[in-house]
Amino acid sequence: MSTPTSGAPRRATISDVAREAGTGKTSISRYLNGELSVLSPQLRARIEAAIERLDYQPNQMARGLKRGRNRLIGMLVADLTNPYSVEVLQGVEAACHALGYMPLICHAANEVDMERRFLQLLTTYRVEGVIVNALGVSEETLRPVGGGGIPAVLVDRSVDGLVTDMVGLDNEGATMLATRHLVERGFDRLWFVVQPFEHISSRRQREAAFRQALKQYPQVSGRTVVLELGDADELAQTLNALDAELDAAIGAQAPGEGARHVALFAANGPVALALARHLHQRHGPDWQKRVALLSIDDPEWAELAGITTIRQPTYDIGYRAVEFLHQRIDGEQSSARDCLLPGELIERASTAR
Amino acid sequence: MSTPTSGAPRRATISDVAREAGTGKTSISRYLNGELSVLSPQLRARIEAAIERLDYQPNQMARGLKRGRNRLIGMLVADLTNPYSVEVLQGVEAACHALGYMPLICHAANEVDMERRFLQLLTTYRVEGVIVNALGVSEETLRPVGGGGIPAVLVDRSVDGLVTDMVGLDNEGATMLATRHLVERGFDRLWFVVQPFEHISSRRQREAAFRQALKQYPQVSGRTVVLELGDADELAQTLNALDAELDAAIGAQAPGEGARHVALFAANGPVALALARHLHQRHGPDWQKRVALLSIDDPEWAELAGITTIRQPTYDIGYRAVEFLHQRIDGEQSSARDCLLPGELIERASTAR
DNA sequence: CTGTTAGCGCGTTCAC
DNA sequence: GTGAACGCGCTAACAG
Repeated sequence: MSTPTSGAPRRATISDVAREAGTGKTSISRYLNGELSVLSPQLRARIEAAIERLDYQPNQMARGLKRGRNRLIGMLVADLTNPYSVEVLQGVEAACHALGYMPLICHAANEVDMERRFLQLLTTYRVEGVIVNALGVSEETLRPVGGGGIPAVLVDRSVDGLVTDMVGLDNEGATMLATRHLVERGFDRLWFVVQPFEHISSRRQREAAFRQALKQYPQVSGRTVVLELGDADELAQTLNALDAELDAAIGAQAPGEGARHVALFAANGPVALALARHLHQRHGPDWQKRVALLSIDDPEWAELAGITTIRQPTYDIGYRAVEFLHQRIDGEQSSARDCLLPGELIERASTAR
Repeated sequence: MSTPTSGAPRRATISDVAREAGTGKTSISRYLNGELSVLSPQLRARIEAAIERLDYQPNQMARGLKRGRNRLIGMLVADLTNPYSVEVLQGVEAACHALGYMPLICHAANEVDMERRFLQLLTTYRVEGVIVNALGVSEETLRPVGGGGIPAVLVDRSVDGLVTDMVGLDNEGATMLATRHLVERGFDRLWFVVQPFEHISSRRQREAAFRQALKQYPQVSGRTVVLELGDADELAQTLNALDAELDAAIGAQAPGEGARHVALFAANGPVALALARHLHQRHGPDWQKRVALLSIDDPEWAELAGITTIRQPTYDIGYRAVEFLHQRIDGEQSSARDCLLPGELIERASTAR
């Protein structure tokens, strides 16, 4: 019995169903589209039976081709390894579900040319819109998308020269909140640690906000440390250098436990993890007695390690992004909007005195 | 400047290009499909120019409709929150990239009916194959997929009554490896902690392998503890009960630091995290002095916390899955294959004496 | 209420 | 070499 052509017994088409139900394709189509009030109960029953019998499932591709809309939206994620992204994704999925879209998730794995390829691929599949959280896309790359092309909304970061909706964290507020917390807890040497930030607006904003915040506290000193997570060698080198400086800074103070004066302020989760791993490895489980750590982003391990964090409203960010996109797809013409959501301080042992 | 989001200027079609190049659609199509040897260099140049000018991008949907193949494969993931899944995904993506597929990633967020919906959706989009890592799909749900339907390959777990290719961890070997390690380190009270395992083959196998392994070591006692991570209340309750028993077990021994006799063996990363969080919260940063922890899966935080783990060859698992699928799509008729990859022991402080 | 007709954008014979 | 015509599965007028 095994048909040599194996696999596909070629799925039933709308014509098959029509024939099986003894009617025309139109009626089937109408049935599928919920125009049931226009069908005689009798015909309707026959159609249902036929569909059931043939296990018919409409071909979305063909449907989209005809209609001009396929209900697909693209979601470009720079790094799924980052819990932040996954959380945003969950919001995106929920919203898609609610609004009837199917998200096409593309994971660029932190590679710029992958991002470009995916964007082009999405375009090729005629997605109705795109949600972008990328690290290297330039205005030019996004041109076919944002401007006169398909609607796009940016997540977490904006792109220079590109005017589109954006939704993300209120970086300024979050940074202020964190800085104030550290100062209030008595830390007076703050090191803001961040990945190269020239090209990522959110990082840039956080760094700027940090320096801005410091102006309010003349008694505390602050500096920015740049950490390149991509290159393992370079990372190790930077961390070692950082360590030496940290030793110096700490050594200059009272060695007692209650005397921690310096706090590391990680610009995001990955940075915090890199720092924590390094410090743990170098100073053992008690590393937190030497230096405080606070991070924007609230990954699962933060609670385990007792790290104070600024939790982002990730789910909402994703949800709002889809809502924005949906409006654009529906023809919304207003000028580009920004949606900045507030972060929440989760206080834990790492910054306690 | 900038029209806000002017409605789609309707993308150029193949006909547009043909007209622009002063030729017929056929030639364009040939050009696109690389049959360049059949085109006069002159025509070819005109086509290239036209495509460039119109920024033409072939419509994959239409293409797929006609060809019968759209190069789409579905990837159903039960839980993207689990780093394991993301790592597998990276392997899948790499393989897809290499083999020319576009993975349609569906995240079921641990909801069984979502899985069913997605599977149906994928079918509707006529994906050429599916990679499934789900938790609740039954043989029936997968029927249209595995058997006479589109090719499928299972990841990490198999489904009762469904014969398809599967790739995952060598659970037996990994569990043996871990158990032996614990015993060799001198632990003689082993608690295997696992989520409800009746319906998940990999968990079932690990639990069985654990009990099997114990038979080799008459001097050590072992038991299985079931942890339901889904329900927060129930989880807390179980953990508290577990704690009490742990107190008893530990109290019965010498309280000295070097005398740890009981080890927790987490069946996977999420379980390990739940355990670690709870113990940390209850006993503070020094919780590891009371009890050892070892886990299958090697999430990022494991190093930070100094947890000994069995790392799964996640990337390879994903990669192999796509390769299997590719062969099936290409008509491979052999009977269902299993690919069991070995785990690797990563020894860290948590199990040191 | 229902069937007929004409494409959606593209690939593919099959003639020229 | 090149292009016209047909059809993939489906929807949208347009009749009946």
